[in-house]
Amino acid sequence: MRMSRHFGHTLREFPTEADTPSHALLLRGGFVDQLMAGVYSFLPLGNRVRLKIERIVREEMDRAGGQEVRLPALQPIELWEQSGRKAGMGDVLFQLRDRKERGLALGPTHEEVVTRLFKDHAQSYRDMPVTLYQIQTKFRDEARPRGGLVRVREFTMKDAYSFDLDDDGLDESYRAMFQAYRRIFARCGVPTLPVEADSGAIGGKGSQEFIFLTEHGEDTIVFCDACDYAANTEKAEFVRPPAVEGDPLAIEEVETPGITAIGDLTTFLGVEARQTAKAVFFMATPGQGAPFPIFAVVRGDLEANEVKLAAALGGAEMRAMTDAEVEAHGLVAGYASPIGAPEGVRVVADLSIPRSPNLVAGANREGWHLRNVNYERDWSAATVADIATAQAGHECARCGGALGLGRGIEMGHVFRLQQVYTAAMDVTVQGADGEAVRPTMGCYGLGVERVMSAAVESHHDEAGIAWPASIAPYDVIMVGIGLDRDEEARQDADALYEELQAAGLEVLFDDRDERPGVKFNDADLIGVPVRLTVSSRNHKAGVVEVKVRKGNAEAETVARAEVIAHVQAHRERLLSALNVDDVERLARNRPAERTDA
RNA sequence: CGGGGCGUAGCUCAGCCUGGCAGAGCGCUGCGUUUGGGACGCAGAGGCCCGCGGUUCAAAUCCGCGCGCCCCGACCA
Repeated sequence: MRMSRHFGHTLREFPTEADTPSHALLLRGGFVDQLMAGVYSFLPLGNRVRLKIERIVREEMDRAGGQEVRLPALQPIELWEQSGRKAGMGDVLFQLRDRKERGLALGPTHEEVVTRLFKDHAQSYRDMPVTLYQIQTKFRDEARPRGGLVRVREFTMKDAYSFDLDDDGLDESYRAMFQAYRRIFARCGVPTLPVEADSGAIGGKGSQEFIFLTEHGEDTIVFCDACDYAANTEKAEFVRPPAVEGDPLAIEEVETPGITAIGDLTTFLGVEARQTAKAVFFMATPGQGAPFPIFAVVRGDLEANEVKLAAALGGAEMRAMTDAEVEAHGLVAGYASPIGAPEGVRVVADLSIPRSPNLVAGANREGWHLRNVNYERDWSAATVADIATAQAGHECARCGGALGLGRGIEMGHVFRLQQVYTAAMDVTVQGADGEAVRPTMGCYGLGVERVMSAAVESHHDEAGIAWPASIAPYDVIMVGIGLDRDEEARQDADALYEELQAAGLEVLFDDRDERPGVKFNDADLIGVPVRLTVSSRNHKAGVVEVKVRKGNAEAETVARAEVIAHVQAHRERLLSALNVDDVERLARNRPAERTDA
């Protein structure tokens, strides 16, 4: 492409709406344009990057045995009612009506559609296992779009779905996808870490997220500094700090006027936070059925984790109780006690509670607490589970190392769905023995634009983007200088432009009538991996200057006849650096971005 | 949905407090000079000052109601 004909301009100043480097650079370089909150147009440069990422995703999906399909974005609402997710998705689901007033939805994901497709076309065990995938636009009416391309309302997602006869088969399909994901992120130059994750509203058991670590991330990740355990904080296991041991003592009431927070309580009574029990109230809404009140109890040195709590209750939707609800359920804010919790309120205790004797807890009476409350002797919970959040400094459950926290963005997520959807939509195939078998599913999502964003986030400098060679909009950029004053040099530049393309390279030729500084700066900003400088001066010397964008090494002077081989050698070297080992090492070795938030 | 910030030229912003001709820099167009890291001169084009209503002789400016965008939180397969 000749830049004089290229659509889209760079901006000299940073647009103010962007607050992350990736968003700012993509806007400034003319890759994307915002149409409204969470909705972007892709200009030619951005679109080329998107297509490159999609190509890598396709290659790896195909290599892993996936078959590409195309599923509709426009879907009948009944499908969502059938799976029971219409309510669970809530306002995130874009809904509309056709001219006949039929309810429709724009697909936020495609489990329902693909399960239906499978049901219509797979009849026996001979049709399995099978993994279907697609690269499609998804629509989600996010409560708050943010972070440029990170959380948007319309985006490109690769989603894959595996169908197996049993869980061993599912494990195999899952592993194949897991490996494909590692290869995809490595090839795209995006350092990601697989972490244990909650499976959330999508359902199923066992899932991992591929996390790109960045301070701008919206997820909190827990890492072990000794072993390779890493998990989303929504899921992370940890060893509770030890309790203050002692034989159970007699309960006593103690007056604590105006003392409702743990911090005040410990000061007032002269005890440690881990010698107290903290009560937090939630309303839980199960997939089917009415909301019910939850009385969650964690030790005072820990924080209750809503997502873990929801998981412990079988995937109910959780929200904090309003003050009115607290009162209506007979709970005394600040002084609630698990002993004699009101009728109908479900008590859920964290693992830390049963093993910690003589805790201070509320007395269910304004202005009073109880000392020496002991689990089992004095009260018990309907459920005891891991419902507390791991914090920096906690002990790793696997190896005893110290846990640290970091921020990250989810690039992809792989789930073992099992039979959640095949059961909801009553899918069976005929087994070898003639009996009906309920297939077990996996699903595997990946955000294309998020990968693009993360690639910029991890490959840029003060001058602009330095794209990984695999997904750069062009392989090489030719900067022409003074060509309009030297006809011979111009003809040679045109010839080189043709030769590079004939050699299979994607070339951007800056033939604009601009000053050299403008062209060099634009080349740095756009971030094409290899830059050639062709000028009157170089032409007379029979050379071309070659500069690699990444690392900003000095330009080399290369004989005109050897330029193409030289460019290809650089390209191959850059591509070979994008392997799983090297890129994952980068992901693991970024202490600067592990914040103890 | 709660809290905060902001809407003026393609971009970055001033003007608003204290009402009186709609501005600057960059970018864009033309001409000339220039030409190896964001040149210079001259001449231009470009605006529903987010929208609606109100106050006023007069509103970008004051008041009210909306809408939009960004950030924090809630939420987030």
